[in-house]
Amino acid sequence: MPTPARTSTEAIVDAGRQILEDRGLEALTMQSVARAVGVRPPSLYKHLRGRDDLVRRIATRAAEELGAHLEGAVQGRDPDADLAALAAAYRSFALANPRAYALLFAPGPDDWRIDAELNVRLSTPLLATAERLAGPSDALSAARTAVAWAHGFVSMELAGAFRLGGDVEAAFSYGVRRLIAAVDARPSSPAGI
Amino acid sequence: MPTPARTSTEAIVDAGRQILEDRGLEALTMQSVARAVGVRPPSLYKHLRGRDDLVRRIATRAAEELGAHLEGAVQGRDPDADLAALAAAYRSFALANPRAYALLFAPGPDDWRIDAELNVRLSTPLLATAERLAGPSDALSAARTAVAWAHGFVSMELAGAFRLGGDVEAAFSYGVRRLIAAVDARPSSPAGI
DNA sequence: ACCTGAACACCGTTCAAGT
DNA sequence: ACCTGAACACCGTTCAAGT
Repeated sequence: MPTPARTSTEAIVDAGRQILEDRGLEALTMQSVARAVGVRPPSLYKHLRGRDDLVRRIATRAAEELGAHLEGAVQGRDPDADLAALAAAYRSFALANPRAYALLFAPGPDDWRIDAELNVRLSTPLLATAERLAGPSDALSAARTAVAWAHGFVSMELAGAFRLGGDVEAAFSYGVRRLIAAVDARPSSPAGI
Repeated sequence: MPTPARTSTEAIVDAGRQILEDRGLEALTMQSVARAVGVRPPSLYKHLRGRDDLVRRIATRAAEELGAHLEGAVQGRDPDADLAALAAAYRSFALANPRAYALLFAPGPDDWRIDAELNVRLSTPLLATAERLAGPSDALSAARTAVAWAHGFVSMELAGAFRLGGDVEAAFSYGVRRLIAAVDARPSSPAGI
């Protein structure tokens, strides 16, 4: 006789993400998640393929949120202002969701990787802005330069890797400014005069 | 009665690093390492505090090698050539030692982090080059911009995160060129003329 | 002084049995 | 159709006992 589900994939992923952010990836066990949603560990396998599947779903949800966050940041006027806004939005998301963010580029099992379609969505706002700033032929390289810098900066910041003192905030705004100038190839830009 | 050691910390770290690079962090277990050096798992605790300690020692050794690699890359003539050489050396080390490299900025337990002194040594070649290129007041921010970009680029490359096609090699050399121009503040540089 | 088997507390996962 | 206890194969780690 059918019995109603006592939990759901949605609730499981929510609980898992909370545990991840609160206590770290090590603490994200099938036991801790099961306890959080009020079932026994074996029941989780009716909703997920296993722990790797859970981690991938958490990463996917975080990537979707980051995508929406980035889409909300572009205004569509000055591409240099848009690139600065994208960088700030990127960093603010990472600082607000450090452990879920770390999952996005984690060198984990392939099962953790977000799918190609979502990757495209994640790239689109930056790629469009980079094209307006650097021109069509350099758009992809410019976007890669920008995202590499942004990801490197926030992942080092989150890892506590800026350990020589100084002002990390200042280094971020310095980086944004220099990066924008570096990829700006518009005829009207200072470098072109 | 004392019995001679059948293995050594050195041999254990060597074996651990090999396993890490060959089969990944998951496969780096006390059992696999013990088997590789020819003892039983409990014996490892006479040489290490535990698995976290082993991982930290592997990361430390990799960081020392990376430091030497970077020190060997600077020529001390043109700072722009030095920065390009540092970027290339950084990337070549990461591509040759992907899993050990990933450990360096991994968001793992604090026990994994390399010590402050080694961090200074790791930073020195870049910081000196950045100072010659960007001037004393911007040296730290310029160095952070450069290392953020380099780390972000190689970690995304290693994670397989550049998935939109195009030429990753071209994106790297584009990034190096633009980054150098961006932080170059020398009076004789084009931007200053 | 180092190595070992046995033991402990934990993991992820499977599966037959319950409702 | 979902949930559960019991079981299995693994893990890191501890410790008394061996040499």
